[in-house]
Amino acid sequence: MTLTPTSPSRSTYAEIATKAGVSKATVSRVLNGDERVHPDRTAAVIAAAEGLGYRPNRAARALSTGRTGLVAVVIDDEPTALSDPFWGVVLAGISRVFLANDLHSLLMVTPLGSPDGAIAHYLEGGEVDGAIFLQVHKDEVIKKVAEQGLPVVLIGRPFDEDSDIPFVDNDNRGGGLQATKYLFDRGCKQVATLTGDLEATAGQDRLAGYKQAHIEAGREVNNDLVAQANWTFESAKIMTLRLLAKNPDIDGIFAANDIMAIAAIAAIQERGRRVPDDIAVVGFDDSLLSQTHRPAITTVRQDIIGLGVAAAETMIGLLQDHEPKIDVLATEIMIRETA
Amino acid sequence: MTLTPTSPSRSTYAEIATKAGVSKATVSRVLNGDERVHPDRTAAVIAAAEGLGYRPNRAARALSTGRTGLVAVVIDDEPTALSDPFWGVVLAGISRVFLANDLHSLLMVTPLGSPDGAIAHYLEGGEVDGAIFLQVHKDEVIKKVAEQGLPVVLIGRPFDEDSDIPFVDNDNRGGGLQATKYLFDRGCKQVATLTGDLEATAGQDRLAGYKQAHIEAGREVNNDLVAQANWTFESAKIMTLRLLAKNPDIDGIFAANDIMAIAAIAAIQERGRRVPDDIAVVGFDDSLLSQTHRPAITTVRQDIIGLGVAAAETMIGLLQDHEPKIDVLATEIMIRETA
DNA sequence: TTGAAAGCGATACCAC
DNA sequence: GTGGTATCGCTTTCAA
Repeated sequence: MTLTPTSPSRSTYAEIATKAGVSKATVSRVLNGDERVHPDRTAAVIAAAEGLGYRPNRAARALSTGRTGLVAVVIDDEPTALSDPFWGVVLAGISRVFLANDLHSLLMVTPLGSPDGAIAHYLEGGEVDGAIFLQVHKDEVIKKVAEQGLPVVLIGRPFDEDSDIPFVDNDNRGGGLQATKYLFDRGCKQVATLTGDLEATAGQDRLAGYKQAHIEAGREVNNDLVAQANWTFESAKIMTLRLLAKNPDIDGIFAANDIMAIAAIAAIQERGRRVPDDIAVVGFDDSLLSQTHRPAITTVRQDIIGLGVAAAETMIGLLQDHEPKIDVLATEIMIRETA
Repeated sequence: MTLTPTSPSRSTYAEIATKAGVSKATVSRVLNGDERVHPDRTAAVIAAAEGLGYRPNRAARALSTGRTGLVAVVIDDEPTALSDPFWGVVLAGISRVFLANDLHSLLMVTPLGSPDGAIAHYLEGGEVDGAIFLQVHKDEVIKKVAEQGLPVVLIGRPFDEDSDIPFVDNDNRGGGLQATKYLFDRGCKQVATLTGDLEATAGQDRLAGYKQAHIEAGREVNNDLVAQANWTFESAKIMTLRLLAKNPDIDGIFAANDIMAIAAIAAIQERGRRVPDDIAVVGFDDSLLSQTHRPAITTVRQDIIGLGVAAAETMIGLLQDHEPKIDVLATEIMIRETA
């Protein structure tokens, strides 16, 4: 591939130096905020730079400092991944923080398959200062990259409990707790749950919250009421029908996402029962679906943009050698019509 | 902000040159595919490079060539923008093509408000080789940037008819035609439409397709059947109720997106009529909603990932000084339950 | 066909 | 405080 250069010819330190009557070194000092330069010269340099419409050359700086100002944002390229509106919002959060800090996000949508895939290779190549991983399923690659010394932040609690890679996540457990407790408070006696994929930590954590609500309420978890689904409409509908058949006295369902809540409602109505009068349903995500569906879904809201913001801030911290903090963002219950 | 460098120390041309017993210049030639180097030396250089696990330094190359290998992907930072799953998929398409061509996408989610905002400034700064704009509402910035000589590709037909900025888009007009024609073919006599926001070219084009279907079928467009909505559930529901009240003999509705199709169905059912038996409904987007909604929505499918791919390919073409092609991607009708 | 050497633009060390 | 200068890694004349 032969590419021709774009050349919006810009000014350089040399020109500023000449115009301001100082050396390149002084220009550098002023432009990097060195306090020790004489005020007069500082002013002269600034004036010259502005007069020339100076814009720094990132490549030159990167070559000189070894830092690129670029952070990779990696998302696994599964068919479903980026079509989940969730990720777009997370990206917005990341981008917003980075832009304000003179960093840039390099978006890489790619299969994270093998640890020695192109990405690992690339990330280790020093072309970026750090990497944020969305949608963590392939711990291998990430571990490999992190071990190479590249600052890494995960979005979503990693699988590996004793991984020491910093991450940010929504409080999935707290959300599950909130939803289930809300159903209890509403007077439900028999609350079932439709779990997400339990291979995902979000699925695990939401279920853990459901269980914790029982403990806090002094109730026993009845395993017959825990239906393992996998985030999809189909799985949830089947499991709900099964739940209803086996446990006719169910009066509440906590679905680990909104799509499954919708499926549950469909199943409940097919069986001739009413939502929320006979059975109350709470979803998770506060997705667009939950708002437009009739009846509108009561659901757990996550601070999605906050996830991106937190991840970006954590990355900036890492780049400044701060201790990484692990952020878990609070959820909020959105009460609508189904519970 | 003080940042410490990450330093995965890598090998350079100098080392390869020494190891292969040639000069740096020859290393450069070989690694850039210059045919004129003697096969033996070529082999030696390649062997040395592999042996050292050589990875090129993008910054150095950029400094030398004036090209960064980076393309900005800019999306307007409106609350709703990135939460539309559409964009995530487009990004995936772009990223995929770029990664395969050794280019990278710099994601910038930012308000495109004023032409002299930070972004325009940044894009003109020569930090990227080109820019792809998603969600075009603010022609000003884009025009400004393009005039500076930066290669620009738009996703979505621009407002300005005589703009000569290359773009890629779905065939919104063709999709509207397809949907309406399908309703006619199905036997509908009175087909109404719920338009999107007519400030957006997608909204305009889908409506134009609806009208064209009438022309092709030798029918008159009845303006009473054209209800101007704005993509939202609420607007569509109100407009549908109004349509039904005014035109009791409506037997088909083309909604310019799936959410509005769902709203139309809700309204129709509220009025005690059946879908599709009394009134057939076709949506647009083939969104997740259209699949999970009951009844499942018959809708127009767009090649969304194809949009991203086409945009990326067009950009690559521009960077190689090819004539830009304007891509309009075909749509396909997905027949489900509502029509 | 190959090598030497001069940049690209910014940084940072070393003198003064 | 300030200036000179080597340096980062790669590309690209220019000679040979």
